[in-house]
Amino acid sequence: MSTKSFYQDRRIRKSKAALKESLIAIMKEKDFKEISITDIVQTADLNRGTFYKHYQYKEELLEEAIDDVIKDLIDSYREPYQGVEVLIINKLSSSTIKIFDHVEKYSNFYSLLVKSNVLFELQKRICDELKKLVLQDITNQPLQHNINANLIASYQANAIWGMISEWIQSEFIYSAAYMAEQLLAILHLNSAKNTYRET
Amino acid sequence: MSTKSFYQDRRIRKSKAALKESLIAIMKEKDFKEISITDIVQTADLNRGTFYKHYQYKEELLEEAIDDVIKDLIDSYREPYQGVEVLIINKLSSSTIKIFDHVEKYSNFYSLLVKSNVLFELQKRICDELKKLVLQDITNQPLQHNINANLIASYQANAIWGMISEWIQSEFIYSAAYMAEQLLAILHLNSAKNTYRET
DNA sequence: GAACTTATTGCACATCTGTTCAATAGGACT
DNA sequence: AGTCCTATTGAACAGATGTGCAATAAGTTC
Repeated sequence: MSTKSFYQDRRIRKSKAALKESLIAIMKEKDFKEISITDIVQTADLNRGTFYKHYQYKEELLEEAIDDVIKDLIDSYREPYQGVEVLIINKLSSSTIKIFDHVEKYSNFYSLLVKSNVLFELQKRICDELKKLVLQDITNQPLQHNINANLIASYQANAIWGMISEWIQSEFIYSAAYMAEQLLAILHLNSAKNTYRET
Repeated sequence: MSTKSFYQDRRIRKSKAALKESLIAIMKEKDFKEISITDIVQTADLNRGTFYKHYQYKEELLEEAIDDVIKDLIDSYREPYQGVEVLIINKLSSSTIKIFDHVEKYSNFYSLLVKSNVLFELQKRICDELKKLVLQDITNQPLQHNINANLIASYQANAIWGMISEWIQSEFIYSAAYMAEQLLAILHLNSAKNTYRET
């Protein structure tokens, strides 16, 4: 095995990279739905046939650009998980703290997506991934009160995304640390309310 | 004021209704991004110019179709709010119970949107609306612990949407009552965990 | 380096898109 | 009823779209 034969052909890599880069550049000026394939290949200085060789819709191209970001998100979530055996609330918070760091790292890309209306693709995929991760936590620590695992996983995944999306739309006026602090405060607030109610 | 002059011209109403109906019908067979304006006007039996007279993109047409659903959502949320002066957790839960009823009522439409990739528009608008409603609750009842109102509002809005979206993707195998019950259980679970941790 | 493989190119094509225009039909108001 | 107003229509247009194909350039493998 002399060469990197399991990698893609260098021409493909270059073409795809140029297409992604062009799409992202154009998205800074135009709304996604107004961007044409011709726009993309002209900016990338490629033939239109090259685009259609690899993708069918511009949506597919964007998905691929998102893939790298999602990979980093998952890494960020998993990082603080090193054989910790504490309560779920602590796991959740320490994990999500790292996620806020990840979002801050890609804040340009996230802002771009939120501004354009393609947010949905990102949103859906992020929540799906977060849900999977939360589900893994839950299966290790069985649930009380007949809680539906899928529902609580979606609940928590989307709740966190809600804070993230709020943060992005505020143009990142808060620090990642503040975001993490706020998440903890919200969780404790729920506890306080419920405790108050039950006395 | 003899006639309904504040209503739209009957021709416009008919054209728009036909376009919306056609779009929704086509969406049951095709992916949204593959639907052309020509598809829509042919199904609606209208001239292409008529579409462009009222809309610029098919996305706008869909947005308008969503508007009716959003209106009902807001009504559903507000309905159980009749001068109740209880704790936030009770307000939240009784309100969201009505929201589950609303989603069940429009389950066909919701399923359609979730299946197609236009979910984002619905998702964004629903979360925006829920957030506004939660914010109104919060301002009436000042926050402890320096909680950021926008963040907790987005947190809760998206958390609830997470459950809703999970429900839709399960093809509504649960009843609305079960969904409401689950929300309460999740909130109590948070309380239990935190209480346990603080002792 | 030579032989093999395949991505990219440029061109051509039918179809679709978004827009204009004058003509007509339909609705609003007195 | 009649008058005014404007939504809809059909046709026509330049430009964009998605798809082929043979020629060429570039990468891979030995």
